Amino acid sequence: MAEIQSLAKGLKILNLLEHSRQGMGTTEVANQLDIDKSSASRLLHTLANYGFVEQDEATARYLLGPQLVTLGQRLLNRITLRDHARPYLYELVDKTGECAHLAIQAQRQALYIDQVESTAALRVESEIGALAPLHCTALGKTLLAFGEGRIPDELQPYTRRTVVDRSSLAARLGQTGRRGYAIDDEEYNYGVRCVAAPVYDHQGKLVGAIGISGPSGRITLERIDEFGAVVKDVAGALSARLGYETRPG
Amino acid sequence: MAEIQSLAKGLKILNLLEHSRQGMGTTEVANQLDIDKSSASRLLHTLANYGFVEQDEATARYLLGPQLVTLGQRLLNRITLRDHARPYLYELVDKTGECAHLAIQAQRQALYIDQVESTAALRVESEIGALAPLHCTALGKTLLAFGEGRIPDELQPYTRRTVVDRSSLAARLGQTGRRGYAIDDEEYNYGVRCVAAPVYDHQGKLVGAIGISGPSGRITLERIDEFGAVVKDVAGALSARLGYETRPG
DNA sequence: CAACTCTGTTGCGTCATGCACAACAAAAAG
DNA sequence: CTTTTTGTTGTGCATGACGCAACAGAGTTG
Repeated sequence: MAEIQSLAKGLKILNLLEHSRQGMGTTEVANQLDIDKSSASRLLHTLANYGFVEQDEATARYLLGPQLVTLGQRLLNRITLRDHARPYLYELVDKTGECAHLAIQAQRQALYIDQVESTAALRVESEIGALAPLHCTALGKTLLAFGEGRIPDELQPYTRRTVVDRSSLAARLGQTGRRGYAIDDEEYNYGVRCVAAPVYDHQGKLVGAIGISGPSGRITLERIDEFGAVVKDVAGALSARLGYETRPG
Repeated sequence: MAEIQSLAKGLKILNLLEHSRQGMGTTEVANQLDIDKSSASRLLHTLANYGFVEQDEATARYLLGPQLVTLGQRLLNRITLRDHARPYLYELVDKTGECAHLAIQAQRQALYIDQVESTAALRVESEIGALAPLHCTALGKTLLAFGEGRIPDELQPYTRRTVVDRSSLAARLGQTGRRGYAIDDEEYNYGVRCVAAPVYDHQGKLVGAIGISGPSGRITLERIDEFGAVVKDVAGALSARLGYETRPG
């Protein structure tokens, strides 16, 4: 694949400046990319002409420019969670072999807005557009534990394992928050365990949850932390994709 | 100033894609920039290799890429002013009922770096990351009147009220300086009035401006001084928070 | 199902242009 | 002051980006 090298160099400069807090000078950029000072100078000027880099007035060092904020923000405003989550749902299916789901909070319930089915014969399917209770599903608990919503007033039991005591549930949610992912241990459907983790947007706001569902025979209690780690990782990658940064600053 | 043309073309493509919601194809880009299809193809591939553009899987059209979000967000996170200003923006919304904005100067324009929306049905929303002219917005005029920047060479009119005469503008800026806050009386958008005041850091340097925007029906000329006083107070409180000390006398 | 259109990629010869080297200017360090 | 470092500008040369054209796919149409 033919690459326009001058353009590539300019883009490399931008990537270089990403990790430089106090900016870089012409010579420094040239050394890092192993190009001549003169080239670095001209590339930087071009980038500056279009606002992609900016010179600190005091130090004359180059920093990332406002145009990047403009373009990045423009993109963020356009994306829909669903479109971006899809490849990550596939990733979850690939890594776990179980069905993956994406949900957002709506109407004090969890709204399933996408799913990717696994190829296993025995599998757990949900319907896109379905509403599920917040207090006894992994996706719902994720939305509760990491979001702003309060625990619902009525905690309807679905199985014998459904937690219907508000303080018990609160304790579990606290645990969920510390752990970074939520577990549904046959609390909604017998024989089905689920694991889910939160998805954040660029403002650090909880926008949804993704997770997997599978038969208890495959999602065993021994392996559930393993699945949890995978889900948490993938959810983290999706959040990063949406512009969320783990460490602000 | 010598410009690396291949790089410039790549950056122009990014700017082109900013305003294309559903993406653009290779041929379309080539026509817009008046370059050959083959060049456009190679440039787009280079941009894609570095994540600055991305192909929609369904339509195969090019969109802005996630790298722009990463870089833009990185830049925003570095601006600590933003973190400090947020509660004061809320305070402005509480006290005035209008949307509040924070802007800094970048590239001889005002860069909106944060906003807090009011709950009013009729409200003025800006986009974070948007660039606005200095000469006809309240935030921009604040940056001009209290900062070191000169009046831009070209004063483009946006409405019939936009002040395009340099000496008139200079006179208004002087008035703004004495008053302590800037006013945009439908000079950028019809039906919208804005009020803004300067924010200083611990060294007494102008670091940004905060203000409110609302429909002329609510921000009336009779009440505008009242709003101005509020904005000035809140901006002063924020400056104090940043270590700025009002000099006695 | 071919004929046609429109699109995007690739090969290639040519010429523009980006490159390295150098000289220069200007600031910082000694 | 000299010395060192940094950034910009001039220039010949060779690289590499360009435009043309051919090709390959995907849709569309009769």
